[in-house]
Formats: sequence, structure tokens, C-alpha cells
Amino acid sequence: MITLTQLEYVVAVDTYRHFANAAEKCLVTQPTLSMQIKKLEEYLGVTIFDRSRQPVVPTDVGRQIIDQARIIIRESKKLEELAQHYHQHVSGRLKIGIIPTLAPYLLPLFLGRMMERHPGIKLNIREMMTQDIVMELKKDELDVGILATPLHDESITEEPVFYEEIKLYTQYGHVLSKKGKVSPEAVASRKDIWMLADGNCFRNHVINLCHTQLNADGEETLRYESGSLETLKKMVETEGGFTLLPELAVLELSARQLGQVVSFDGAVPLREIGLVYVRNAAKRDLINVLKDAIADAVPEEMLDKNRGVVVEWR
Amino acid sequence: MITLTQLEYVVAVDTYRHFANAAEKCLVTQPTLSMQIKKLEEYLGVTIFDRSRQPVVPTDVGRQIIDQARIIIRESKKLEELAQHYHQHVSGRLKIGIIPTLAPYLLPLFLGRMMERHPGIKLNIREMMTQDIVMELKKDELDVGILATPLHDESITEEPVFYEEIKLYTQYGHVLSKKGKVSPEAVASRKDIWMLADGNCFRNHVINLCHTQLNADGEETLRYESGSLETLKKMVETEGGFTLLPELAVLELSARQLGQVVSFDGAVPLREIGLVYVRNAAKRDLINVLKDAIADAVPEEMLDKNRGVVVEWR
DNA sequence: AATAAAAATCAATTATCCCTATTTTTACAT
DNA sequence: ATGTAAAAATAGGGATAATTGATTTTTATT
Repeated sequence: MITLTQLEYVVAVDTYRHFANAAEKCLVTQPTLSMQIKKLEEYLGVTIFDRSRQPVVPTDVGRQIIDQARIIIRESKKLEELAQHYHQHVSGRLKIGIIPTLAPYLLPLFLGRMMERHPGIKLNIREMMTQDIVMELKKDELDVGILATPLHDESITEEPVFYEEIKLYTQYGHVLSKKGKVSPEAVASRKDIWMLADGNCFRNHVINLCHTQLNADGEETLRYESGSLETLKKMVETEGGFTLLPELAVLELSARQLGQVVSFDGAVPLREIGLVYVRNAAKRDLINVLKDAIADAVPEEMLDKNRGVVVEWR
Repeated sequence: MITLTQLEYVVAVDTYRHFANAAEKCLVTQPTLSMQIKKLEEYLGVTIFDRSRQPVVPTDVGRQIIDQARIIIRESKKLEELAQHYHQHVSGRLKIGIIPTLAPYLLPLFLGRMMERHPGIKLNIREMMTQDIVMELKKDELDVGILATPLHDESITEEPVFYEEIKLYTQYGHVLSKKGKVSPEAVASRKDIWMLADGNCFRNHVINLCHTQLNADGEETLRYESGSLETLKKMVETEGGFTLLPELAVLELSARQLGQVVSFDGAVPLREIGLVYVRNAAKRDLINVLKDAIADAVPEEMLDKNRGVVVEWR
């Protein structure tokens, strides 16, 4: 079977009259290009280029084949543009719910470019906790949620998008930051951890990951549970102790603050972030645009599930 | 990158409005077709078919994409026809020399179809021994030779085409046919082998393969060296003993005769058959047609060099 | 609800592509 | 002639992608 790649190589050789140069323009090596052109010639049963001349020249049939190849490539480009055009003109309103431990870090990464590329899309975004997102999805008051999966809810469709590593953020000079890595067990035994308030799914990630002993009747001198990671970061810095942060929150730390970030040893613990919605073909294209935009904005290695182990929270 | 295959699948689904039926028409399984269409949709960023309807219907963009796909496929077909047309109209006269141990078995396999498919080609075929073929090639009185390679001649270009196994043909009830396989050594020690006359390259194949002791001063009661394998076959049948045959000669034996054919044990001994010519671009297309015709006519497994070990004869 | 049909998904195999390294061929110089 | 440099072909291996058969999920119909 003919491939469009082969046709592009043929056209390139015709344009540059030189295999190596053509290969460079096609961003492949010379053998790759030679092989593909040879394969095409074999498939078609004719010789396209006379390589015994310098520079190479097309044969008689070659001339005709190249002209036809240009037509096919042009028509293929049209096809892509067609789709591109439509893809950019997906329009409508999308009601999004997003969890608080994600919103301030994720939204700035993709919102601008997405709105720019898809001027027809209007967004309503609300920061809310998982439980509420699920409820409103079912009441059809939201179209899609961005949250930590899996939810294990039959009536909800999930599409995992990326995986962020869970790390430790410690006060300067904290004992846990002394070693390069920290085990979940080492964390479990400590009393100076700063936790999110109940209802935040990331709180459960922390509990499941470290098997933290909670409410072991107020041994702590100060207990404070916050609804925001930003507050926890501040507490660590001014009051001491440590907390856990998802990778996107770590990404925007200053160089100084990064010095106080520690990874877990063993398998990399991951928080799976996905889009969830109730099956509904109507908004499907909008949701796809959102998914592509997020996947595009997030650092590439975060798309790889296999770099660690997903921590569940339910 | 878009592939023509994907476009064909899309068009097929549009035509049949049914994935499984479309797959059948495309000669692939339904998952294969589903996957490729999905890949195309992902690449283009748009949904082509609405699968929630029964039968499936194209979406709005899908409609446009399918139309464009039909254009691209049509233009691709044109490209193939272009090449096909030229390929069929290769014309001219080709002077061929072919060795006697090949001619009666190989020529009938491809000549008819080749002449039919390429009415513009005129052939002069002469049956002659390797040495003469090489001489006439150099005198430019032949365009191409069909013979056993490699020749180890710098001035001759070779293109191996197929590899035929060398087997044993024995008289009914012959001792060598009693075991399933025979070793070359077992052959070497026997005196009742029928050999081709000197000058036939296949004679040298036999000698090299079995390290046969020759002209060990006439111990035999009857020595007869023939120029044709057909004669040797007759001798085996009427006078006893055995001879070696190349695979194409074995192919046309009767079921009864096949019972007297024995293979060598160990690595399968192969005779390499190729086209040879003095570098000359003028007849290149004709020679290519010849090569394709032969490769097409010969049993497929004979194209595989790796099923055995090539026996040299020079 | 139960069944049947259609399409999607999964896991494993196969085929293909593309790379680097090397060889062969051609062109041009001494 | 002989040597050198450039161009294209070839070989072998690692990564990627296509295809399949088996299974699951979804949809339509009774």
C-alpha cells in the first residue's frame, strides 16, 4: 500500500534533487528516505528516479508520478485543514467543576491558550469538592469535573488525563529533609504533619499513602486543618513541620522552596487526575477539547501512568 | 499522520453504515477497523461517526471528511493506474540465456502470464550453459541470463531471485530411500549416482554438496553422463541407482515418483537462482518485469533464502 | 428484565518503520 | 590509472504501530 509519507519523500527528492538533502528536510535520515522510495518503486513496479545521473532526475513515469503525488498531498492537507478548522470552531458553553487542590495550579496552565484557540467556547468554572461535583453532574448542573480519579461510581464516565507525583514539603532544616528520600512509614509516625480539612480528596490520598494515625486524641499542641494547600505551605514555612503536595503545586515553588521538597522512596506515588462526566454525546467535542488542552499544557512526563503507582483515595 | 488505509476504512463505514460489515469488505477484523478510525478521529481532533445511532451516521464534519477522503482515494487510485499502465507497457526485445537444468521447469511457470501481461515485450530465449551465457552477455549478444549464482565475476551484476532445495531421486526400493533423510556423506560413498555431464553447473553443486569421489578410475560397470535431468530421471527409474534433482524438477513429479524423493538431513541445501546482466540501464525495466514475473510464478517459500544454506558451485 | 447484535477494549503477536553503522557506487582529482 | 570524497544502497537491531482473537461494554428489541 502507498503511504502519504512515501509520497512526501518522493516530492522532496524531486524538489531538492538530492537524497540526503531531501531526507534532512523531511526530518529523517537518508537511509530511511531511500528505503521508503525504493519500497514505493517496488510496489508500483516502476523506477521513479534515475540515480545514475547527478543530480538525480525523475524518469518519464517518475515525472507523472511526482505530479500525481503532489495532488494527493495537497488534497490530504485540505483534509487536515478541514478538521482543524472545525476543531477550532467547536463552540458552546461548558460548565466545569474543579477541586481546590488542582484549580490554582492547573487552570493557569491551559485556560489562556485554550480560550484563544477556541474562541467559540464559553466556560463556567466553579471550584468545589469532589462530592459536590459528582452531585451536580448527576443533576446536570455541571457538564464535566476535573478531579482525582478513580471514583468507582458506575454512573460516571472517567477519562484519566495525567498523573502527578505526591511529594513532601518540609520546613527549612526539618529532619525529614535530611535524607534524600523518605518512606511513607517514616511519615506515619510523625505528629507535625499539616493536613487538609475533611472532604478534600487529597487528604485521603495522604492518609492512604502514609497510613497516618489521625485524631489519636489531641496529642498535638496545635491542630489546624486547612482547605487550601497554599495555607498549608505557609504554615510549614512559619510554624514548622511538613505537609504533602501534589506535583503541580510543587512546580511553581521558588528555587529556595524547592530545596525543602523531598520525594518518597520506593514506587513513585501518583495522584490520577481525570475528566469525569455523565455519558452525554452532546458535549463530547467540548470535553475532548478540554482534555487535549490539559494534556497539552501539563509537563509531558506527567502523562505517563507507568512511572509510579496510583494512590487511591476512596 | 493520516494513512490511506484509514481513509478507506472511513469510506467503507460510510458506505455500509456498519463497522463489522465494513471491516469484512476491507478484509480486516472489526477491531482493526474500529482502532484505525478511532486513531484518525483522535489525530484530526473530531468525531467522524455518531455511533450512538443505529445504523451509524456521519457527523457534520464527518460528512465533509468522508467526501474529502473519497477524493484522496480516487487520486491515489489514479497514481496506481498510472504506474500500472506504464509497467504494462514496458516494451522491447529481451535476449535471454537460461541453463538447461532450469529451462524446462521454470519457463512454463511464468512465460505465458508474462507475455499476456506485457504484450509489448518480445523475447528471444536460448538454452545454454553458464559459461556461454556469461560470454555472450559480455559480447552483448544476450541481455540477461537466468542461472545459478553466485558467479563471483566482477563485471557481472547479479540479482538473486529464488532458492530451490536440492533433493535426492532414487529408484523404487533403493536403500537410500529407506530412511527418512540422507546425509551428504552417505551419498559420497556410493557408486550408483547418475551425474550430469561436465559443464553443467548443477554437476558442481552435486560435487560440492556431497564431496563425491569422481573418476576414481572406472569401478562402475556403466558410466553415463547426461546433459539433461530428464534423462537422469529415466536412468534412475530403469537402471537403478539415484541422482540429485533441484526442487523445480521435483515439483512436477507424479505422486508415485514423489515417493522416491528423499531430502538431505541437516541444513537444507539450496541452489540460488538469479538474473545476471552487464550493467546496462537500457534494458533495466524489461529485466525488472522478468524478475517480478519469476518471483511471482515460483512457490512462495522458495523466495526465502533463510530456510537453508546456499550451495556454491564455483 | 432478557436476549442478541454492535462496537469498544484488551493482550499478544506480527509487521513495519526508522535509526546507526557500514558498504558500495559514482564523480572527480591527481 | 589511482586515490579521495560524496552520494546512495544495504544490513542489523530497537522501537513503534497494525492486526488479530478473545472479551467486555453498550445499545436495541422482545
